[in-house]
Amino acid sequence: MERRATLRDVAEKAGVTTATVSYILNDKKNFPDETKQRVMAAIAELGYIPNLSARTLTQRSSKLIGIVVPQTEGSRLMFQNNFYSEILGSIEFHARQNGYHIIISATDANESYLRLARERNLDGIIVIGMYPDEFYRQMKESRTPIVLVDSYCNDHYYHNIRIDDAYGSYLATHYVLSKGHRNIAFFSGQIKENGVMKKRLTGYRDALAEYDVVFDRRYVFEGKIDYASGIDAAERLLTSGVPATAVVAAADILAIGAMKGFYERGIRVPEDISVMGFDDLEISQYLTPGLSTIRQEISQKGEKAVELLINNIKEPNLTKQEQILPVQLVERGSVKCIGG
Amino acid sequence: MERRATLRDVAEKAGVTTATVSYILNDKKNFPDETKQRVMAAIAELGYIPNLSARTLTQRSSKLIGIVVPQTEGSRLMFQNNFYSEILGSIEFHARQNGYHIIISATDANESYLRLARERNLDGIIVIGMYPDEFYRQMKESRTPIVLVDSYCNDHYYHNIRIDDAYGSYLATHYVLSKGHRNIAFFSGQIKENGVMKKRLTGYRDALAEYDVVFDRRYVFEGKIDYASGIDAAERLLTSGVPATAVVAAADILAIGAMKGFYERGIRVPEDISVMGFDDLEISQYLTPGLSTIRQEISQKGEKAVELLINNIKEPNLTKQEQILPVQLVERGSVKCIGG
DNA sequence: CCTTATAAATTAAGCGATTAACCAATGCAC
DNA sequence: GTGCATTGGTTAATCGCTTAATTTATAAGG
Repeated sequence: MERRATLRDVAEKAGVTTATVSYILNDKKNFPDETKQRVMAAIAELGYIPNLSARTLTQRSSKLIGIVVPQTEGSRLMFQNNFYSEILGSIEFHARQNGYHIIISATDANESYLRLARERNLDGIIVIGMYPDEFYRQMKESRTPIVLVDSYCNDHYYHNIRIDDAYGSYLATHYVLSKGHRNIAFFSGQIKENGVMKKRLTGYRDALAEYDVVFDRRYVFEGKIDYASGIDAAERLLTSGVPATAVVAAADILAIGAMKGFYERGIRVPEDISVMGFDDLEISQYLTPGLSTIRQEISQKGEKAVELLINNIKEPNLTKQEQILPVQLVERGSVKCIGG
Repeated sequence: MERRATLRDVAEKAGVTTATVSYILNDKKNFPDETKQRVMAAIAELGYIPNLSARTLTQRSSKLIGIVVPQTEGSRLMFQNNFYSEILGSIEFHARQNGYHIIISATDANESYLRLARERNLDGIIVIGMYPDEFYRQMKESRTPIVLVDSYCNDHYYHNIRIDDAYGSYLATHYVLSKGHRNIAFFSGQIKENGVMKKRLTGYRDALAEYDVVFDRRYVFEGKIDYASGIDAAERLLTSGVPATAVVAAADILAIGAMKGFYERGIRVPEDISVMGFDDLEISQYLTPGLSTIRQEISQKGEKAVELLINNIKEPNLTKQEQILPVQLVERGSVKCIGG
């Protein structure tokens, strides 16, 4: 079992020292072409591949980016939620384009994430979603560039990438109102704990106000953010006696669950009730009826997050930034026109 | 900007040498409790966290597992396909339970994956899906434990985890036949290039044979494996003039697309045509109608893959194994009973 | 011819762990 | 008192790569 080739082997074969090989490999000093070629030939011949652990040790940079995703409570399947899947894909792609690899860990114990950052010498971290305040306080200690995606933590230590949730939700609700609906339910995650949900509720209220519809708490149905909770909310709505003709869901995944819940109870979408989503998951366009929703460029979010993070890695004193990405209404078949 | 604490710092603070600290940390020699406590106290006080790059360098083990997922052609969003998302989540969870982190890379150039394995000193690799023969030939060179998931590569170098695709497809088709259908279309990915699809076609044919239905190539609609191809297949079926009363799809994602395609053309599921899926994605139960399908325990696949891989890491001479996980019919509303 | 600058490469000290080999002190048997 | 284990550590080399400092040779300038 022969050893893997090391820098030293390359150096010997090329008749130079390891320093020379290292400089040439990292393009750091100007060596004559002849020498470069000799070294390159040796590398090729030996099939030499650098050992990044060794490099990390001297350079304190691992070319590794950590991704924090929420661990769906109790569940091991944090990737199940499509929203996270899509953004992860985008992050992986762009990170790789820039010579970084990603390490994903759904650790929910805060300390252990900090630990990961240190023990693996992560160059940066992208945090997706909202976490308890304590988390943000701890993560600062890692002294690592960090970009928050979809978070409303306003600690100035962090960069932020998000969409204008309030506006998106306003757009959604406004659209439904424009279709003649006045009794509009709002399905969402826990509003108190989730800044995104809070903003989306705000947008909903703003649109209502614009149409002089008084906001009514009984039209708001909170729960978790998954399909099952969408079904559940639909059932709660139906048994509540609230005379809604439409629902604005704060997430496609809720809207999809709701559609299922309504159908199970014999209520048709959009004939009997209209449903509006938010996110535009890939699946949304393939439902029947297609889900009208607010589109956010999920993959763009990933791209921007990586871009910003890498800028910060290269320029540690980069001033903290906040980027708000655009949203857009997409009309499909789940919202019906009613009334005059 | 004070340095991070190193082993040496801990050693000094505890009044011992680095060797002692290292031994204690790794529980390798028996030291008196008094010493252990002194060292532990120093570690706690300094907030010491070991540097895994350094450890990797000496031990040649990174506690890192690489995951290879197919890169959806041209697309950056390999995670979009739910099937991969779910299995990734499961792998991440179980890897973490065992003290490993995962590194995900959708690299499709083969050489670069081999490179990743070496430069990061990966302890093992889990490969999901099918790849060109060349890929398998190259990966062997990494000399790393590798577990193949859902692959029909029968190179004896690799472990294999999969389901009995032929049987699952047989079950699906048999079920549809038992509901009275005799003209059953088959929607699938490229059969030539994809072992899984090949097996699923086999199961379809076996079931037909059991019911004395002659296999007819015109009933087979191949394409890519995504929603859009499902729609496309549905349209092709409708314009082909083939009088199918049901379709067995080789993947839920195709079935879902097909349902959409049918509805768009005014063909109702299951009233006008029945649709049977395969995989049981999370979304499948939330469709209307719910998609009848073949359930495979995706998360179990991930768990088994990790388990097997780690066994192989610990026991490099472990004999190569093949594990076939069970499948199960799940009846929902997308297949209707017809005829007598 | 001497000085100085430049080019080409080397030397050697780390980076932060691990670990085989070694050592000193103590206890115990005979 | 001598020999031999055992206990409780230490020494120092090593993993593979990077890089500041240095050396040597060559060229250019005056």
